[in-house]
Amino acid sequence: MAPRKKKQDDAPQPSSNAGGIAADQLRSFVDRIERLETEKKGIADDIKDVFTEAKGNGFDVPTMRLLLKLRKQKPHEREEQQSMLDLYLHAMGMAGEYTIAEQQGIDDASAGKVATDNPFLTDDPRHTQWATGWQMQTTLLATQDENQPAGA
Amino acid sequence: MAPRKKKQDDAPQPSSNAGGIAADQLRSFVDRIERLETEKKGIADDIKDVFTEAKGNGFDVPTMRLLLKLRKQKPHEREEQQSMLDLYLHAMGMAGEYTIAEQQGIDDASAGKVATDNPFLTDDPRHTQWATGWQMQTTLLATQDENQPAGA
Amino acid sequence: MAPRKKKQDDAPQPSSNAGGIAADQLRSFVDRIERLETEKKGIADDIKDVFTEAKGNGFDVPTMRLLLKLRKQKPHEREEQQSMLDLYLHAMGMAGEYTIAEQQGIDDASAGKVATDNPFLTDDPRHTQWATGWQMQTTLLATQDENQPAGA
Amino acid sequence: MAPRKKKQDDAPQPSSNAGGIAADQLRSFVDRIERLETEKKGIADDIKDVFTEAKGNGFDVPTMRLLLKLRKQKPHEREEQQSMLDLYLHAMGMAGEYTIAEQQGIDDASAGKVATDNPFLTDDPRHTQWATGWQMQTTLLATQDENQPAGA
DNA sequence: TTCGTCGATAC
DNA sequence: GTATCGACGAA
Repeated sequence: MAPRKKKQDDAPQPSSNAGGIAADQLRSFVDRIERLETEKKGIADDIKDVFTEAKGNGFDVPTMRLLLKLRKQKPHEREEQQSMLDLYLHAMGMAGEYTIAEQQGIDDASAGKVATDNPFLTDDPRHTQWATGWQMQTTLLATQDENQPAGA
Repeated sequence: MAPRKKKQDDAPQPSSNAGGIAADQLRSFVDRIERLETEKKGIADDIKDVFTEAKGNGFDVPTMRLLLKLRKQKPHEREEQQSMLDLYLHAMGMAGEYTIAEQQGIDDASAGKVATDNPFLTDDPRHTQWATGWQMQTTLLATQDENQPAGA
Repeated sequence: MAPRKKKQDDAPQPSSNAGGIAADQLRSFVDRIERLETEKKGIADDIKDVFTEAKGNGFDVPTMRLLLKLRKQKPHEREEQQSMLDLYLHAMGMAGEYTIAEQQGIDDASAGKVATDNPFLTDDPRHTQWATGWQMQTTLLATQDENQPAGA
Repeated sequence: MAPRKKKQDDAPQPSSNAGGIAADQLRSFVDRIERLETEKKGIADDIKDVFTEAKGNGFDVPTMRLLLKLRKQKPHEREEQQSMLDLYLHAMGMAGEYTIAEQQGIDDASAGKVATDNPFLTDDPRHTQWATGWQMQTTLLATQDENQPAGA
């Protein structure tokens, strides 16, 4: 009941619409995607080559990957994540003691001081340490405002 | 300014709340997760062992994986997916011709017949072929109702 | 106990070798990689756009992905994989019966016939079916030669 | 050329060896794997529940994941990785200056001192800083021995 | 042992 | 649905 092979395909479009579907269109999409994937693969290979070259020059590839990852994060995010991690590490007893400047940052944040109250000059290493402590405590306080951890 | 080492932690809770965070609670969560992950790893290893044993008995592991994947899908989904794929393969010219029974299923679906109109007995191979063709065409028609592919 | 800030850096290379490491070289590698990753991301976005467009034209994206995957495999691999899968599906009772032509391919393979002994013309649907059965049985026999499944 | 349906299956083993393959054995493997995967899934769900509960108590899940990851690494690996990263961050100009104690650790490592030459008491924050600098420089020197970066 | 591919999982 | 991560198999 109906001519064989390809269904109700009465229109004589050459090779188009085969099987009732927009065959040409499908082919077009598939071709475009395959072409783009080829390009993408080429670039992925290039990246791999650069890593190989770097390795040949004595660089540690996993560390480079980590470095690239950190660069993708905005400095602010990175600091916040790091502070939170420090906080958890300390809670777990997996970190050393705080440095003096870190401790001072913590205290100052508790006392309501703001980031610009950093008492150290920017080229003093303690500047960063104070900032880390301040950030850590600020993050903690913000978290505690939003949630009520057991015991709060 | 403020006693050193651990912040404003005046309450003497033993090891709790260290760093201002609910340390005991954190430790508890971490322990539970690590314990569960250990169990999970054990089971993953067991699975690996079974595959290894199967391989030693001459079975092809990738094919077994594929088989397991297919079994996860409901038969209905599998058929539908397969029909759609057949449709696309035909449109791309990547498949052989339809079998006679498939073609008949296609025509019958176009003619508005329903799944139970399958003219073949269930133990006839053409039963399945007709069903595939019918399902394929039914899927196609449903798709065309929902969308207007260019040219429709 | 040595001049401060940057170690044994006696050579006056400007900004190079900072920290004893080939800093300029590292920066170069990192820059190249980041540039390539940007390009790669752009292409990935283009691919996504094509899928979105195809979807808007009524195509089923998961099926297209499957289609693309199949096209990546060489036809020979695909057939072999499919035959092996059929074999396992039959063994699990998850497949319908063999078609007549498939069965004949199985028997012919068992009888030592070769692929070119296909008794059907290439435009006959049974050509493919015979080939599938032949391939399946050939694969099975090859497997049995290599291993000794229990009972062999 | 032999009665149809199931090949050269002359032995009457009930449902076994169907299709020439050790069907029962295959089914057994598949069952075992599916059972194990079910268990594995259950545990994965439990883990997810714990994370959800932790989140409900104000903990940051990504940070917890990071913490768990760090705990999986041996402390030694972690230090080494961290030192290498610091080294690269400094080279890229993405880190602050070294602390005094770090710098001293760097110098001491260059001077051939060993890890136990740490001049700070273990409860002094500078103990850790010195160790980081020492480790970093030690790692660097080891790397330079193995490779010849351009310019060495 | 290292690399590349593949599947799983988290966002 | 996508991108990252870890695991597995191959060389």
